[in-house]
Amino acid sequence: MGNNKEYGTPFQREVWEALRRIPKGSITTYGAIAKYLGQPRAVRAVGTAVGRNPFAPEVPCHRVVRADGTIGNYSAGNGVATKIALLEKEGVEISDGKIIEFEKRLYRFEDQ
DNA sequence: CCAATGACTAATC
DNA sequence: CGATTAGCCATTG
Repeated sequence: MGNNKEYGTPFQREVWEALRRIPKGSITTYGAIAKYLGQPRAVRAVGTAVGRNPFAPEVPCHRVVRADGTIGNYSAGNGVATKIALLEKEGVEISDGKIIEFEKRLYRFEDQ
């Protein structure tokens, strides 16, 4: 029977689609996603949408960190601890709650 | 429709 | 570095 449940609002789906583009071992920021979607000021809205990603960690919302290189939050699994564990598992080094070589790890969506 | 709510950010102290 | 403030925006009740 064809009642596929569709998740989220159109905006949320765009955000989750953006997440899927982030390669393993790379990270991005909430602001970068907002900019990629053409709404650079919708940073908070992006944060909320990412936080409601129902496909974690299949859809890598754990690869989104704060603009200053700190981890930020996470609601799936055991919270931030899980986020850190997933990132380290993908080769992203973290020290004192911050991404090591943050800018080098940053993924740029469309050569922004 | 209005008010409140965030996995944010930048500036200021 | 921590605390506070203000700005911003989609989403929710």
